[in-house]
Amino acid sequence: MSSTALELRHLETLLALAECGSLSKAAARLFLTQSALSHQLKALESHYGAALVEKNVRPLRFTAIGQRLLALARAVLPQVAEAGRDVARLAQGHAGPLRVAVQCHNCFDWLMPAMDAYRSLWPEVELDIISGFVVDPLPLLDRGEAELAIIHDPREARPNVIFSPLFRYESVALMSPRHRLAAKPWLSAADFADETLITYPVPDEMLDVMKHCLTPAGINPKRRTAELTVAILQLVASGRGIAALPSWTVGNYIDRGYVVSRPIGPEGLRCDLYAATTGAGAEASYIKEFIALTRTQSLTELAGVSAL
Amino acid sequence: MSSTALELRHLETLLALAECGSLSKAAARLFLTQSALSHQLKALESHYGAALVEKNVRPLRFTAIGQRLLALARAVLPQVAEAGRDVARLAQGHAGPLRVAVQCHNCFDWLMPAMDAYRSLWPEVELDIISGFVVDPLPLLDRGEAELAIIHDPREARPNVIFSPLFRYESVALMSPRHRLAAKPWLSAADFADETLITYPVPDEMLDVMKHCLTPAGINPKRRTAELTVAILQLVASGRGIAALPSWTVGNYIDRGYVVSRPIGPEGLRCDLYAATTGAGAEASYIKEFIALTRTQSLTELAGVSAL
DNA sequence: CTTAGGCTATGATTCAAACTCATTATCCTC
DNA sequence: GAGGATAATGAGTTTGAATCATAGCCTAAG
Repeated sequence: MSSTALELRHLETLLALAECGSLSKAAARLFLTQSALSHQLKALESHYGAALVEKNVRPLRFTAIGQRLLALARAVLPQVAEAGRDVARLAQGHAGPLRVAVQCHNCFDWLMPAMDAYRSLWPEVELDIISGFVVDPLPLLDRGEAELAIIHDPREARPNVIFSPLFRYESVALMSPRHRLAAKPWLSAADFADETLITYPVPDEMLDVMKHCLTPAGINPKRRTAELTVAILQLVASGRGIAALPSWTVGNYIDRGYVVSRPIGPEGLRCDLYAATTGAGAEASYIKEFIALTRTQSLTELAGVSAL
Repeated sequence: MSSTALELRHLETLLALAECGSLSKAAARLFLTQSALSHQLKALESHYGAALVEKNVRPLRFTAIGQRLLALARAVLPQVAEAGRDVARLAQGHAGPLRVAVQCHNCFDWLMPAMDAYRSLWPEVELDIISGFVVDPLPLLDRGEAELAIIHDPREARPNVIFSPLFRYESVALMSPRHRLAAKPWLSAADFADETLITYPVPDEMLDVMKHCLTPAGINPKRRTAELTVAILQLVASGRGIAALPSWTVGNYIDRGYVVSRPIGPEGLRCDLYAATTGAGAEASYIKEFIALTRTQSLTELAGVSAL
């Protein structure tokens, strides 16, 4: 009983637990270790003298008491967040423009809903996408032509650029259910050699499967390109070749049996996304909030995505 | 900028600041030092990069940002408190009876409103007052005839009794505005020697002015007794004698000029009130909450009362 | 039955936040 | 300009919230 009291930190934890369904996943989302959450939860439970969650069932289940506190978290945390935004607005006069440079086509799929959500919270921010599909958007930050860039690797530490992790996704190979490779549990680089690879019309460097798998293996399959994700999927479904896309883009098509997905490599091909800002941008809270929002929104909405 | 985030603790502080009007008073209420609040506030302000309060004016004033956070505190803390109560209810089955033993007549004046507030929060608790006006109510706790006692001194540490501070009040001397002693800025024990002292009909030990001032000085004035506070005040107003009552009981009568009040002794006569429970009772959260509620309610509602 | 893999628990340790203490500074009032 | 209340500051201490490394537990598969 007693000792340290309830704090907002605990409510954040409960919320993350509810959304992730396990201590370890929630820990990753909160940028903490699993051990930290275990200790924290134990302290809370001994504070109330009762269990808050049942952990021997997956996903973990909340007890009645846990549910009550979870309800509190759901009620209170949005209010706190809103107050935080209001304070940020009051503190730093007006917000500036927020131009987001994206590297890849895929990003549109998840960025759009996040941007809509953000716009309703920060109506006064001028939010734009810069979609030049440049290979390296970082110079845009240096030149002051963008405030934020979405990129794949926090490469060699630049002087004035700060990287914030967004999330990790898996690129999966897609093919017709009747495709000969559909019989394999996973695809190796060699499997692509004699196939037609269907991609966006961008340089190889910007294609996950090429950059991290085929190019290193010295394999360069035939190509066919399409601008839109749906067009690529149509081509795949009709057996014109195979594609490699993030797993979350294709949920519907798989459910309906139009295409099947297979991991690339025995472990699957994981890719990490980061947000890059200038040092100044990382200070501005309307930019910090954009990063936090896109991150949590993606983690909850996108299937097969995990925290970094 | 940045570093540690907002926590409920900070909201508690802001609320206390708003109610007390100064760092040091708020600190006393929160059982912290003035230094702690100063540091805490400074950390908060550097977190937001802006001032939250103007401290060079009394009572201190909130900035726009401070007001926004204060509004958050007012919105959020009650929700947290209610969740806490719900959890306590869920955790420990049903609440038991709560019999409060009071030592003094005065206590009724502030206890009644607090009890009303408590009843609406904990409807299932059977709340009663035991008003035997015993000199020492502690044995009632031992014998299990009361769960809580309101007493004046946390006397020699009993084995199984726990004391929680409630508040400090001032006992003031009351007399007709035309009384000869009304000319003095404060009254000494000797001033009482030739007066008629109007009191409740209880033993001397239970009268602040006797126990802490007159009896030690060997002075024992004539007496006249009345059961009700209003009756005492009527007698005083009509010049039948002087009385000594807690300062908060007499606000109206002084405002209307019926009576005047003077400190007893050069520093005034301060008395402390404590809640006493058994060890078991101190664990039960419906009892802890009763203590916390009466304390804060008294501190905010009663004039001239301060934290301990 | 055993083993492997995903989760969780635990104890030791580290580290920093938050508090207290003692003192100094500021401000208001007389 | 002295005195009293209030706040700020810096040093020092305590506390508790993390991490790390490791052990335990459960389920499912061989």
